[in-house]
Amino acid sequence: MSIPELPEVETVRRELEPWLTGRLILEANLVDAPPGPKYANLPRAAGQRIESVDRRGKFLLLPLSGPDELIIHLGMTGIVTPVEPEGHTRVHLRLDPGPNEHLYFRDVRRFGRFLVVPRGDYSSLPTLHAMGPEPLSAGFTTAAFAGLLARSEVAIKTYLLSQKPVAGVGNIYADEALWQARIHPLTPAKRVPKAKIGPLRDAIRSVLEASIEMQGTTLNDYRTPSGGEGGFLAQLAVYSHEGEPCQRCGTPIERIVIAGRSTHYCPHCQRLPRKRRAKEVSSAS
DNA sequence: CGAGTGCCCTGACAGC
DNA sequence: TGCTGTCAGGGCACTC
Repeated sequence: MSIPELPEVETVRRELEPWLTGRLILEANLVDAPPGPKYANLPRAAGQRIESVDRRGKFLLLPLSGPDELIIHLGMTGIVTPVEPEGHTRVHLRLDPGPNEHLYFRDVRRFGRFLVVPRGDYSSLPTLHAMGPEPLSAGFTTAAFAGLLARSEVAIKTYLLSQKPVAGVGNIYADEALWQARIHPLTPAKRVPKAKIGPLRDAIRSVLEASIEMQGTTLNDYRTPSGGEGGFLAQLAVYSHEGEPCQRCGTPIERIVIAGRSTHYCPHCQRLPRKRRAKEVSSAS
């Protein structure tokens, strides 16, 4: 697995839950990384018990028995493992005696985070602080989604990546969902046609559900043990398919860069809406 | 304060 | 062969 998005993080959460729930943290130390905001207050975790393993978007949240909460973000390359890694180990936790009493956080690129905050206080993590509803929760309704999209002029792709209208959508699934709903990624969020907001909401849910079903396998930068590629790769319609024919209409998939992120779409199926005229704007009110 | 830009970091890969 | 340059990207600091 690679490029952890919501499905990957949920897969990790399910693995960590039986391992870590109820465990006492005896030691919490930085290993091969300079101290910094990405590892803020780490030593404070020592002496506290892990009460549960939760998730919000791509963040893993581990409320502790003391006043704090342990927060893990995998970034691009983060993994949590009981087996001591061969390099790039950033964090080591020693747990109470029992199975797998060592926890290592390995993160080659150091985009990940492993920090401690006062429980429920996410003010030091702006994205988590302002995060939209969980896409698979009952709160992610078309009406609520439409209300959030109406708040922004930025490109719908950029807005999805901001985590504000919905939690956990990353670069790959944003492209896939927009293709499914036939929305051009540069459409200003508030200009997404009303009739397409429901389909977009449904597309986000279905692409994330399907990927969770496959344990979050997406693209492989480093191969699986067998050398194969991830199962979900075959289901990607546009991401990494530049130049190949669109599955719906045969038009070659185009790749553009939006907000510094590689973006794939079908120029025939996904059209920018025409600009509204002033007349239409005034008659809408 | 919303929107836009660039940075972090390192391995993989292309090109010479 | 080995070096150099480019790319990838989630979140956030910074700027306007």
